[in-house]
Amino acid sequence: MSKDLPLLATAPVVRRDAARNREALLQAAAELIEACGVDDLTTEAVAARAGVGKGTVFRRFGSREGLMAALLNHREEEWQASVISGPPPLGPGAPPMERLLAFGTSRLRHHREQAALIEAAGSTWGENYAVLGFVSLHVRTLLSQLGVRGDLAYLATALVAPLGVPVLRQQIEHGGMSEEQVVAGWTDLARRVVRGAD
Amino acid sequence: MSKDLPLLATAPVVRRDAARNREALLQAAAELIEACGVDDLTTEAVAARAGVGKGTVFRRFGSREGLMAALLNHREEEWQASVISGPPPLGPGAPPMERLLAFGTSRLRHHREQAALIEAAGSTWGENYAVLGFVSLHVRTLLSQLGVRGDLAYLATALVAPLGVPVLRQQIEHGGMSEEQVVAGWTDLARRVVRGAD
DNA sequence: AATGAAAGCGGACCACGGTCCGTTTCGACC
DNA sequence: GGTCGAAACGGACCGTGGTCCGCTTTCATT
Repeated sequence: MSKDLPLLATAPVVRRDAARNREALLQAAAELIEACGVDDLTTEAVAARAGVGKGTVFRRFGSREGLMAALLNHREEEWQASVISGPPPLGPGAPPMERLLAFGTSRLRHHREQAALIEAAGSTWGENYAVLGFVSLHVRTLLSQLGVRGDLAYLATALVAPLGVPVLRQQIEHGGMSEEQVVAGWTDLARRVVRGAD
Repeated sequence: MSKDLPLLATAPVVRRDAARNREALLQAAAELIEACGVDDLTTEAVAARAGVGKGTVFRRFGSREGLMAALLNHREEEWQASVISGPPPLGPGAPPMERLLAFGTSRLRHHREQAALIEAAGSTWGENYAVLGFVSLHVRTLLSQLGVRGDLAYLATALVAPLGVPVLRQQIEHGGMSEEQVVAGWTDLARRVVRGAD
């Protein structure tokens, strides 16, 4: 047989040692975070625990932030799965408005739980296409189902923005709001947006 | 005369050399940013150009981010002044709704202009009490004047959140929106919030 | 199994943010 | 002007993120 055409169906072909090291690094990072917290995690320690050189960390993840983002991805996928195929009202099956409100609550909790990691991932996470895209597309879809008119792409991002980690921290840790108040506030916000302006 | 009572009217009494160095550092930083951009600015270079030791930078500003925040403060104060006492519709004198929309547009532009510095200031800026407080209080006041009912503190932060630098960058540089679209979107959002849910 | 080349690896090395502490400067009080 | 304590200074020093390049491993091909 002739060789595969180079430009089509390019198999990524990850080398086995590379894959092994990747997993080892992720696990080492998770364990070290468990032990000493995100802030005190050094790339050298991760590399040492995984039994590889420091260069490998950067080859695999690009940066410390990239490593954090990779750790987050796992949790994020679980969350996305519960939106796509989990039980209602977060998952499909409930009326759109209930799904939207469930989304807000769930996303808020998710952000609160992963706050340390999200902050450590910094812009690598914030610019993560897949995540941002999924979240705002989901909201956009729900708004559409609710018959909302206007620039749905904008409204979606505007609804997602107040669920960001820095905003939540400001509100809860600095502004003295309880998590329940924030949930209630966001619910109110969502209702106003859906009700529309005309 | 007896000594001032220690607990009342505590004069900060800034030493003259300290004040001079502070100014020299701010100017040096501004000049260097002009020359080589925010990202390539090193604290050592700033110190050298100001003719002081590196330790002084940290003594005065706490961190590199603190230095950035101090630079921002100047611009921020100008902006706040234009809200407090500038010409309408941003300043006082216009109807509340017009002021609110002018606020959104102006704040968005301000964030876009100062984006590099704001990102470089990082959490030092994000946690800046004075700034966040002023902005959300202003919006809250306008909402109140508009007769909006509900958790005004929450709604204010929710209106401010989509004007954050990362959100704007996502929308404009990644999502293909124009600045005009974003302004239009925010205006729509504000109208929906003000219209209310009941 | 042998071969060869591309991908991966490791750890010395570098740059920069941040700390520390002995020395210098300021300015309040006499 | 002299004295003195507090505040500020400077720059050597350290830790950590990130780079670089010569060596090793993998694996497709034969």
